[in-house]
Amino acid sequence: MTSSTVEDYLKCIYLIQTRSTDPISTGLIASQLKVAPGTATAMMKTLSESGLITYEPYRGVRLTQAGSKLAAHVLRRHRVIELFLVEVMGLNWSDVHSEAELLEHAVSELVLDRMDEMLGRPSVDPHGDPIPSPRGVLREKEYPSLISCPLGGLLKVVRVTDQSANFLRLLERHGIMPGKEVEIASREDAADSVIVRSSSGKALHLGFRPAASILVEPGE
Amino acid sequence: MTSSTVEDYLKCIYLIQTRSTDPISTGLIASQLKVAPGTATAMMKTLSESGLITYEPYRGVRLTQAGSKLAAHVLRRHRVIELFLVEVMGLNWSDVHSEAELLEHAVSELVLDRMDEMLGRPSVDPHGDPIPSPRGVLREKEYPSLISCPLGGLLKVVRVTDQSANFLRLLERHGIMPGKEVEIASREDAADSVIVRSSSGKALHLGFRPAASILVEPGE
DNA sequence: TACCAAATTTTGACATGTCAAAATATTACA
DNA sequence: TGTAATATTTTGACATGTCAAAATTTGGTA
Repeated sequence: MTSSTVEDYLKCIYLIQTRSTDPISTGLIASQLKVAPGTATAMMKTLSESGLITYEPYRGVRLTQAGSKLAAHVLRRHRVIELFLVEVMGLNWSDVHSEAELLEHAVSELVLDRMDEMLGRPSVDPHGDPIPSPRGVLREKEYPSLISCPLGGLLKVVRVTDQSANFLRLLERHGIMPGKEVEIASREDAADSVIVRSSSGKALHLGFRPAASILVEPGE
Repeated sequence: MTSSTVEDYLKCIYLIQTRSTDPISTGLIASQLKVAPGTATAMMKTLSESGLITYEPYRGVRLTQAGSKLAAHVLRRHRVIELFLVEVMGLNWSDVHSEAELLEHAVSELVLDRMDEMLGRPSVDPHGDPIPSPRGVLREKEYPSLISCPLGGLLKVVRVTDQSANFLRLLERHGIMPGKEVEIASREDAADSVIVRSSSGKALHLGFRPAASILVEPGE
C-alpha cells in the first residue's frame, strides 16, 4: 500500500516534528533525505493528496492523524529491529541503524511482534531512543545533555541521539553507552569543548555538537 | 546495485534451470512471476544487457555465470531466512516462505552471515530445500517422491517442494514434515490417488500433484 | 508447402520517484 | 518600502517496471 519511499518521508517528518511543533519546511525534509528540493515538494503533494500530511505551499507541512500513526509504526519497526539485531543477533550498536533502515520496510507485523515478544516488549532501543507502542504512541522523556546538565557528580547515560556509526564506535571504545556512568571533567563554552570521563577512567574530548547528542540522567 | 525486481527474475530463472537444462521461455517466467508476457520480455533485454542472462528472441534465456551466482545468493538469503524464522523466531513453517520473499531483498551480508552462524551453517531450509553455499554453489540431491518411490516399508520425509501455506499446514496437522516417517498405504495410478499413513497413525489422501511434491528417503 | 494457432515481441501508455534548471514567492535589510 | 538574497515551486526530462493490445514469429498440420 504505502511504498518504502513514502514511509521514509513520513518517518523523517515525524522525527522532525518530535523536536518542535512548527510546520516543517520542504527544504529541511529534502536535506534530511538527501533529495533535491523539488523532489521533496513533489512528494509533499502526493502525501497531501493521500491525506497523510497537511501542506501549505511556501509555509510547510504537518502530519495528519493518519500520517502520524503510520510514521510511528515505521519508527516502531525501526527501533524494535535495532534492538533485535543487538540483543538477539549480537550485532554492534554502531551498525544496526543502517541495517534497520533497510529492514524496517520489509518486516511484517507478524515478525515484528515476534521480535517484540522475544525482547520482552522493550521501551527503548540500543541508543536509548523510545520505541512507539503498537498503537503508535511515542513517549519522549526530557533529559539534559552533556552541554546542558549540571556539572559535578556522576551522570548516567540514557540516550545517544547521533546515530552515525563512527561516533557510536568512538563512544563504545570509551565505555560511553546507555546505562554507563560518566562524569564531566570540564566544560568550556568559549572553546566549544566538553571533556568527559567514563568509568573506564579514560577522558574523551568532545565538541558541543556531539556532546549535545549524549543525554544523561543527573546522579541521584 | 541490482534491484529487488531483478533479483526476483534471476531467482525465478535459477529455480526453473534447476529442474532442466533447456533454455527457458519468457512465457514461463512471466507466468511464474505473474506479470504480463511483454513485461518479462522487456526485462529479459535488460538482464541480457547487464550480462546476467543470454537471451535469444523467441528461443529463450539462460543464466550466465554472473547471473547464476547472483541468483544463488538470493536463494541462499531466502532459505537461510526461512530457517532463521522457524528455528530462532519460532514461526510456523507454513508462513516463512512469504516472509522470506520480502526479507531476502533487505538483509545485508552481515546480518545473513550472523543468521547462518546462529543456525550452525545449515545445509537445508525448513522444507528440506538445500541452501546454496556462501560461494553460490547449490547441491541438489535426487530423492524419489511419494509417487515414484517403492511401495512398502517406512519412508523418511526429506523435502516438501510445494510451498503453499495451506498445503504445509495440512501436512503439519498430519505430522508430515522433513525428518518424520511415513508409509504409503495405497497408491493407484488410475485414480490419481496416494494414501499416506504418518507415524501419528492418521491416514492422508493426496492427489498425485501434491504427492509428487513430498520427497522421501526409502527406509534402510 | 502453405496456413493457422499459439507464443513472443513490439508499441504506446502509465505510475512512481528522481534531478537540474527556470520561475516564483518570501524574508530580511537597507 | 523597495530590493536583493534565499527558499520554494514549477517545468521538462529521465529511469524503472508495469500493462493492454497490436504486430510478428514459430511450429505443427493439412
